[in-house]
Amino acid sequence: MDNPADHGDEARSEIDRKVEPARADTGTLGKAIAVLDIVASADEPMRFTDILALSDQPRGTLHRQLSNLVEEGLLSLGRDHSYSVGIRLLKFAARAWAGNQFRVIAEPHLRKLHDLTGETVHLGVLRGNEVIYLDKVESRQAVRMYSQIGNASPVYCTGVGKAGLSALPDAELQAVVASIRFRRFTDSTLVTPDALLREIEEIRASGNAYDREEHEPGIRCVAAPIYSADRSFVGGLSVTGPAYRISTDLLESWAVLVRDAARGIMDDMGARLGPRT
Amino acid sequence: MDNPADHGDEARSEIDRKVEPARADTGTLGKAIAVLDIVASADEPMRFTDILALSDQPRGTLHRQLSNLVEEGLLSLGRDHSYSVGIRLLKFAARAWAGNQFRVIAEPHLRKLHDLTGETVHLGVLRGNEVIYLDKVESRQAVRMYSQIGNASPVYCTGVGKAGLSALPDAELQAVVASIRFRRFTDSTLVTPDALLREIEEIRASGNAYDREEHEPGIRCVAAPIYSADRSFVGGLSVTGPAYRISTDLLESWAVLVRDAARGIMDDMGARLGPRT
DNA sequence: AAATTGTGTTCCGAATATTGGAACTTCAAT
DNA sequence: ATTGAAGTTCCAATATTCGGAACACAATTT
Repeated sequence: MDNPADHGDEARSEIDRKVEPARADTGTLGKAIAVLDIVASADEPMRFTDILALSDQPRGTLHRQLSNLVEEGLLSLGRDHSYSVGIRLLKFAARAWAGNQFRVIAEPHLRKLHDLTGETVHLGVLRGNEVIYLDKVESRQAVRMYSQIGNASPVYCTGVGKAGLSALPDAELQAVVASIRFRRFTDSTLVTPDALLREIEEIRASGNAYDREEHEPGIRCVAAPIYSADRSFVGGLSVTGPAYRISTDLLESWAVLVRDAARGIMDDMGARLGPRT
Repeated sequence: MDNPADHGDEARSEIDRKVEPARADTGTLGKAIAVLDIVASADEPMRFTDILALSDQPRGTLHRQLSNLVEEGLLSLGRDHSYSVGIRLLKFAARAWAGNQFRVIAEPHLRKLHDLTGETVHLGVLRGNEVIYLDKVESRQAVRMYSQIGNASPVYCTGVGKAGLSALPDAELQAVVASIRFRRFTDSTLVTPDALLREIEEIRASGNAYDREEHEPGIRCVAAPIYSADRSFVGGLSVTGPAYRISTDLLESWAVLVRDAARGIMDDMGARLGPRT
């Protein structure tokens, strides 16, 4: 989303000396959020020293940042001095979710796609080199509600992620791919930039991305990209299911349905956003 | 959660000149989050001038704060210059939810209570004069997933809210009640501090709070308080249902079930947290 | 029991980011 | 074209953050 080649004014010629690529200057706030992100990215509560090791701030500074975050309810401090993400963020997120126009517009299309396939449908957007899931429609709802929503997964081994990548302008695509730290989740995971870029080409040609058990063994999906006219916004949707139930042929037969849904969402977004031009 | 009479050191005798009660000093971060909160509390996207009117910051300052929030992904800026809450918060919230020990511990008890009553069960915590819902178990899950979770509702007209209030130490209770701006939602809504405090007394005596169509017409609930040993943490759980299906008698017959569930959760929390002393 | 190490917290001058008024730019409407 | 409203940028004054070092406190070792 951070288009590095933006703001092409001529009035600023010498400012861009710092070639340091995607480092936005958000001052004090940015540093605080970076700390928050460290805590949020951990799988379990972290203690002060753990955070100190990951953050490159001096002790005193980090301590004040953490105190402020706790005071604001963005973090919570357990009696054993462990920090975890605060529930105040739930309030913010509930608003973000309910008010998200993209999600609202997409919802009926997700339902329809679910009705047609009977399998789980996901909606997600790109954020850096992660995909964040915005919504999910599945049959056996009973289990866990939040589950996938809000989850951040890697771009390079998820259907939605690869679909999103395929919709990026080349410059951005290169930047994102360069920022990935590949990790092998299964035997099929793509673990090199080249393999990923080659697959992006295929996706651009066919209009569909596949996840062939690349993230979780036994889980397959078909996805298609969704984007705004100027590509300032990029995401995707997918149909996911267990390999034992979904043959490769069946998966491919759904490809056109997923593309149609993506097209429908983009049309609706255009109708909603277009007139405002 | 902000205990005003904390940190009773003797080393600080003259610092507390500012009697300005519950104003924490979280510096730049606090101001930024206040802006975020303004946007999050609105029902629809706000434009710059709208925010300017609610924030007491000068134009230039507010503009930078908004820009930083957007840059960090906490807000998103539409092409029509409207600000809305950013999806990056979803990632944080997903972690906050999944990692919240209280919620994890409470979950089986919520399910059991749902099985016993067949109606919707809510779990929430107090934050200031709002209650934030952490979890929900309901029968017809098919509708909307996020729905209530993360929602912030007033303390004074919800079962969980009043239950929580009843568990607060008197000093805090007074402070919270004083901060409430009462609003009439239905004919039954309590709209004065006195009426509320009187009801808190009853709740303390009986161990149960009721919402008798005080927030939404046609919706009733029974709740019970949950708190940590030192009351540093206060919340509640409730069983909610439509008035046409739930007679007052039926509601009262569930009171003991709700209390039992609350007791069970507190026991489990003690077992989990106690040994760590 | 005394010493030691590991963790977390507080303090304060120096460095830096924020502030806020005013000037500047768009864009829409008259 | 002209006006007005809305949004954006600029820069010196100021308040905040920074970060090293000293301080508490607890757990562990000698």
